[in-house]
Amino acid sequence: MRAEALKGHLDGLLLAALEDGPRHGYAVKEALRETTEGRIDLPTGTVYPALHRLERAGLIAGSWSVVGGRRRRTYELTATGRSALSRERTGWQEFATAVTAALGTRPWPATS
Amino acid sequence: MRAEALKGHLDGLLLAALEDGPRHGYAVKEALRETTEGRIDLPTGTVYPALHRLERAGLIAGSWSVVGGRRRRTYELTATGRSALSRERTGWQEFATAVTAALGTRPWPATS
DNA sequence: CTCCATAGGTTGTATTGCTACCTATTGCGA
DNA sequence: TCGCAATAGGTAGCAATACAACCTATGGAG
Repeated sequence: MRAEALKGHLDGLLLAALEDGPRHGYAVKEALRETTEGRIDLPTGTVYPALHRLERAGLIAGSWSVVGGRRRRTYELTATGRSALSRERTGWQEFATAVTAALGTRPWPATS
Repeated sequence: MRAEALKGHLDGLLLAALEDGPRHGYAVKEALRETTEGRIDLPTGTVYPALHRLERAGLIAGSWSVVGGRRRRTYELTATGRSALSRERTGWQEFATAVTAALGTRPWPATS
């Protein structure tokens, strides 16, 4: 899949991956890979900066912990993040509807 | 709609708008606006450079004509463009499926 | 001891759509 | 006659952002 197609939709995906409960960055990446059957396999250079951005924006809250000698940064959705996720979902559906209509992927009673 | 969400999908939309037959740039813009009920209303600064890019890539072919004293550049899908459109459609469906799965929204919202 | 998987991170780059602007014609209203 | 809107094409420069490439570190497998 063309990776750059994600532009503008990444934040929603990350937020959604955190909806089930707190996760650290690597786990977010793995969760996305699994729920999409490998179709969305984000490079770490995409995940971590994006999580930082979301944290700066107040949509997620991070905290350090140490598990087995390894430091982990666990992220959690904030209330703001939760409503942002909701907005992302609505936005996605609108967007998907519009693009699907424009691409003509759904049978329209015209032409051909 | 967040405009930048289009990133990576614009080309397919433009190609699709040209599928029914040759159109000039402005008409492509209008066609997209109509098929998406105003949801995708591209600024001309997006349309024209994108059409040039598609032409350079050999996906569309442009030709000048003069209609009512106004010069028009009419674009037409090439064979390459047609198969690119087909690939864009497949790609879009894969992408949409993946994002929908990751967002945890149901595949095609039955407007429920 | 080395390598891999896990885990977190940074830097720099490339793509690309958008804002803001420009040119030009036709036609309309003041 | 002048100014303006709509149509039509265009450019320059900006901003956002995902990615490639790279770095650090630990624990366990070989």
